[in-house]
Amino acid sequence: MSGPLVGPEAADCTAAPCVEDDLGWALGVVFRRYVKESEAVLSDLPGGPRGYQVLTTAGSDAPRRQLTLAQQLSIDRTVMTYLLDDLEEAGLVERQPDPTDRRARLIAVTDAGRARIEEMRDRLQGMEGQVLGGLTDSERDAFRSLLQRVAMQADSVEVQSACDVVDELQRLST
Amino acid sequence: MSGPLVGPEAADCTAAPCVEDDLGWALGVVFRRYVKESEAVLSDLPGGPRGYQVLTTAGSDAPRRQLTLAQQLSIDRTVMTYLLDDLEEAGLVERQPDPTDRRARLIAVTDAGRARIEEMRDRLQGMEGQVLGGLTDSERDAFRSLLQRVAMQADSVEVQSACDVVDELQRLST
DNA sequence: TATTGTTATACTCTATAACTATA
DNA sequence: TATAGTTATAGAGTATAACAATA
Repeated sequence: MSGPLVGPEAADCTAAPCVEDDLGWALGVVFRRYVKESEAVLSDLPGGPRGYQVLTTAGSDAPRRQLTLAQQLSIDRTVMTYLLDDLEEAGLVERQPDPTDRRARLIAVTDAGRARIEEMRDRLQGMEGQVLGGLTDSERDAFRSLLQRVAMQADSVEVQSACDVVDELQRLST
Repeated sequence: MSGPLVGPEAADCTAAPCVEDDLGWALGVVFRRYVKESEAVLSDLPGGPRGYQVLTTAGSDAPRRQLTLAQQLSIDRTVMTYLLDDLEEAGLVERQPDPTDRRARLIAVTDAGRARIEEMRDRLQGMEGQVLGGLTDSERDAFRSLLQRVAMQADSVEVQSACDVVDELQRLST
């Protein structure tokens, strides 16, 4: 074969349909790129990108149970145990006893955890700017907005026990 | 079930920032949902969603080598062997000898393979309509277009690094 | 000696099940 | 009996290395 291995044939999907037109392909490429970059940015955070999600979600509201947290993020409860072990050892979260149920633990973010969240958020914003580098500012806003709406709907399908999550949050807030 | 599935917890990120605002979270949710749905839709296709990508890419142009195909789709060459084994056994692709290099095999899609592509594409379109269900027609077009542009750039970064490797090897060999 | 494709091995996740302490 | 959290085990998926044929 003549010519470079990967090269100028990148995007000539004019005649026959090709993979660049595929929604699944595009999602996979963007998702893998984002994961790779965020793993680099968050390499010194216990749990990496998923640890960041746990940290931000746990800090976004009043302390809630491990299982609630796991369901909100679609993380298996056995995995949540390991993630929280590492985050707690790093002093970023605390497991507190639930006064209403001695089996359960409430997850609270420490001051150090909140400081770390801010630090990581700044780093991520710079990284995201690079990933969305081909879009103008208004296009980035539009893309974020549309993606968020698709995600909200997908998440409502994904979380089978959304009702339980709602009940849990309402119970804790009263 | 004690209440509506999609409820009031959907979006109250007004005060503190929460995970729904996170680009990584949204990408992950949408990607997982898409993978799950497409695995169901393509369950009877060897290799599932990845087999579909191999099939469409191999069929989009003249037959090319396994390694080229693998690099274009960011699939490990050892995995490509298994995928092609299954696709060939199902009669969807053929391994042809490369007249210019007896080590290499050119991957050609059979007529049955092309028919299968069309069938699967129709199924996928219906599924994608559900995943993007919350958007209007024009919003879906906008989302696809923006996502594709982000993906093309992200892919060029991956490909670029691959080219760097090639260039590096060529530089060292001269 | 380097490269294509294959095969075999090791490692990393994740899912599953079992166990405790509570309810 | 069922549930929250933990621990242990098994499976799937992936990466790594070794191999044969060819360049």
